[in-house]
Amino acid sequence: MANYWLFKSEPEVWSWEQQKAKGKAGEEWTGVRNYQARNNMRAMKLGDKGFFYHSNEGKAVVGIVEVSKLAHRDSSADADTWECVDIRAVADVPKPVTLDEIKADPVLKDMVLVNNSRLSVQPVSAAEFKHICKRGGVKL
DNA sequence: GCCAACGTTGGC
DNA sequence: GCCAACGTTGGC
Repeated sequence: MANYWLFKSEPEVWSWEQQKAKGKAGEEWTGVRNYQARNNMRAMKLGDKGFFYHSNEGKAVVGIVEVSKLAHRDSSADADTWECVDIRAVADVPKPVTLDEIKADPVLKDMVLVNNSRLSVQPVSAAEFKHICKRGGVKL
């Protein structure tokens, strides 16, 4: 049973454009130094889908990604403690779904993004995933 | 640029 | 093991 996720990134540090440029090979989602976020990545399976969310600048779901490599040691970390998955871009969100819209949508009021905005890798429910894809005009 | 919320650290 | 202090994140 596939699960859904949300990956948060500041576009100034790592943007959706950069992610897309990596193509099918995908890229390590390095830099996570939070246990909850790490545990979420450990729970991911190959092919799990997720949102690519721009924080600070943009504040919107801008892309769809999928897990292309299971959790492994984060090559940017100096301790074995930290792990990350690889993700690859799958599709654009034609009409990015902004944080404002998410907050205003009763269907999405329980999203982790709304209630614990600081968590950088979050679980998303199947219903939430579907709903945001629909609002964003995403065809998978 | 400010500040609230949260997670982590370290002294006791 | 508690909790105050501190650092970081991210929305505004």
